[in-house]
Amino acid sequence: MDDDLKTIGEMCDEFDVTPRTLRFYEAKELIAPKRDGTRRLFTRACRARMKLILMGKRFGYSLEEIRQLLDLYYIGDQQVTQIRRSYALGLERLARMEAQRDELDAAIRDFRQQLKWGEEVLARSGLSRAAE
Amino acid sequence: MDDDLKTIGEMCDEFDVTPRTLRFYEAKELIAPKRDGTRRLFTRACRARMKLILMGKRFGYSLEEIRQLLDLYYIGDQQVTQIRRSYALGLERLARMEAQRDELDAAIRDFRQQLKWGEEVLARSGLSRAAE
DNA sequence: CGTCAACCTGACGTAAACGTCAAGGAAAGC
DNA sequence: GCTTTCCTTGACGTTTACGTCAGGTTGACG
Repeated sequence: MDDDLKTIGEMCDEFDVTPRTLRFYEAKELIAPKRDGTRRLFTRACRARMKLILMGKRFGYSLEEIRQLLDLYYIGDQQVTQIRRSYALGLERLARMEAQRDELDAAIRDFRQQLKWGEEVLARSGLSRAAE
Repeated sequence: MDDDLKTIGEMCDEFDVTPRTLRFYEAKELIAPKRDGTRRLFTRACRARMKLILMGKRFGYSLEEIRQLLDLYYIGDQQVTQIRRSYALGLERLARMEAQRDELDAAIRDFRQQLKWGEEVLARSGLSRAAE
C-alpha cells in the first residue's frame, strides 16, 4: 500500500544523521523500521517520527523524554485510562515548557542589558567606530 | 579587605550543590577559590560566578560554554579587540537564544493544539467526567 | 589525648548519545 | 567470478558532568 520505503543511507541524507544514530534510535524503540531480510526499510511513519525526534532534541529533551512524547502523539485506539495518563503527562510537560520559555525570556532580557553594558565599554574605549 | 570568605560546606548549603561539584568547577577553571593551606575559601566573586554558572545551566549551556560566557562578564582591562570579539560572540548567542525561544513558543502552540485534540478524544469516549 | 566532623586529593564508576572499528553478508557492475 | 558498495551485528571507545569511594589532614571539643 504505502511503499515509499527508504534505505538507511537515504535516511541519513534526508536527516543529516549517521547510520549509527538510526540504529541507535531503533534500539531505543524510538523508530521501528521494517525489514527486507536483514536490511532496514524506513516507512513514511518513520520519517514523520524522525522529524519529531529532531525537533525534540533541538529544544533539549532527552531521547527517553522524546520517546514518551512520541507515544503521546501516536496514541491510536488504546484504553481511555491510558489516554488520560498521557494527557496528564502532556499538561505537565506543557507547564515545564512554559516555565522554560519564561526563564529564557528573562535570560534574554538580562543578556540584552549585558550587551548594552558592553556597548558602553566599547564606546568609552577611545574608539569611534564600534562596529567595523 | 573583602574577607567574607565561605567554606565549601557553606557554599554547598547556599547553592544546593555537592562539594564534588565545586571542586569540579574549580578543576574546569570556572571558579578560583583562595586557599587557607589546603582548604578552599570562596570569595564574593566566586559566589557571583556560581550564580551565573547555575543560571547558564538552567537554560542548557555546557560548562565549557558557560566558562566563555563568564569571560564575557568579567572582561576587566584587556585589549579592545578582545572585547570586540566577546561582544560579537554575545550577539551570536543572543540570536541563538531568541531562535530557541521562538522554537519553544511554536512548540508550545503545537502542543496546546495536541492537548485540545486529546480533550476531544476524552469527551467522545463515552465518559462524562474527563477530570477525576 | 583521643576522636569526630569537615576538609583534602586521587582514582574509578556512571548515564546519555552516539563514534568507531572488526568481521561478515548480499547485490550490482565489469 | 571478482571487486566494490551498501548494508548488517557486535563490541568497545568517548565526552560531559558529576557520584562515589579510599585513604590521609586538620582543627575543635570533651
